[in-house]
Amino acid sequence: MRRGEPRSEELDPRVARSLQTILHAALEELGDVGYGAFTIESVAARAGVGKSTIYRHWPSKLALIEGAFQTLHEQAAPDIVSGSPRERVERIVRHVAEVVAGKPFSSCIPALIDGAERNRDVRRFHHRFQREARKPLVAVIAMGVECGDFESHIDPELTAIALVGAIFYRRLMTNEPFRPGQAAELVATTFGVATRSRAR
Amino acid sequence: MRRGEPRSEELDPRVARSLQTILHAALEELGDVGYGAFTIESVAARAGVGKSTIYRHWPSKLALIEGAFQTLHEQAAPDIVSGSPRERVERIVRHVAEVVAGKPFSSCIPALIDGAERNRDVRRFHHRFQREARKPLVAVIAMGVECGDFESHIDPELTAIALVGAIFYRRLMTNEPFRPGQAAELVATTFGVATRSRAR
DNA sequence: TCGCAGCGATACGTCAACGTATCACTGCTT
DNA sequence: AAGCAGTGATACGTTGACGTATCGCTGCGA
Repeated sequence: MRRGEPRSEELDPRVARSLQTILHAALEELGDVGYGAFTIESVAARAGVGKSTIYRHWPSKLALIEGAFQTLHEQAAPDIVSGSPRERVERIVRHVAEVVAGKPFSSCIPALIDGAERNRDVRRFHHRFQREARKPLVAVIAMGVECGDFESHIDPELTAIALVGAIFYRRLMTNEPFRPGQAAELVATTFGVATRSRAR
Repeated sequence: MRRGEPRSEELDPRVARSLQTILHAALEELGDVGYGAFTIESVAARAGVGKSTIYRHWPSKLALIEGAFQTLHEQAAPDIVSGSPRERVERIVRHVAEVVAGKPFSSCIPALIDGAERNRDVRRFHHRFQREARKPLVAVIAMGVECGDFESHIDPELTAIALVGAIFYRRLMTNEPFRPGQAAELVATTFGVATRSRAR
């Protein structure tokens, strides 16, 4: 083996179990202590696993950290095909707010940001992850502009960033995290005007 | 002494010099290695100072970290009294973008976020700092709403957060940081319509 | 000009984590 | 049923940081 990624090939069940347990513990550890203070020994203790088992599967501490961040991928996608563009935007914004507020992602955001600042591979992963997550929102806004639901002069990418930026800002820079229930309010405030101007 | 805050009282010049040198080095170190990997010995080396000198002024590593973050305060404020509300908002947004992109604040943002997540005092400082920084923007937007320049239904606080949130989001979650020159574009996209609807 | 407070340097003991090695044991695969 | 690959435990040497202590040196204030 000697590769961090869990191979989907047939695998000794003991190995599969180890990998999953360790990655789960590593993600928790990252959320708890952050990127800089992350230690392999804590992960081993948390996972109830020997240090050697970790070193058997990942060549170094950094590789394990990267592996742990990879496990952040699994998230159900919201419905983005039904309803008006405005409704779809609200639904996506609510979904982002839920992910940002929920486990395991929420507690890892600071570690992810700090990790991205220190390590190039973490950074690449982090930025790509965010770009992918933003994509449906940008697409729906662009569609809304095209079909005249939103003002033609707005920039879909920039609007999307203002929306999700507000959610992350509240999580990271204030002690009043954004609640998913406020999604409609955020959309209304941020570019509700554009919708109203059509309804007039 | 034994207190981290630089007293404005009369002070042995050697002490004053030490404090300033050490705090400056500590801030650089935080920007470079982050909160979790911050070490006193590195700060001493970077400052060209004995370890003992640091321990003479701060009781522990954490106290020094807090002291270092305190030094982030100094920033010139933008002009917020002349021009239309719309112009003032643009000026403030541009100023925030400059601070977020400039030294020494920019490189400390990830460390600050991570530090805030791990330590209660850092968190309090961080949130208060952000709240203060947001205040003029919220006030100007509220004024614009009151005097009819902006749509009456927008929430000044939420709008302000969408604006600065976009700037921080670009800094932390993408590899295309927000450039101060895009301030007008951001304002136009986010609530340009509100201004236009009045001009109609 | 004198004396001392603050200085940088350095050494010290402690601890924790890194990454390696070894070793029975156990539960897969065949 | 056999045997081996993967396991947890444990010990090891190394490194680096914590925080303390001690030491001459120096530049500030009286």
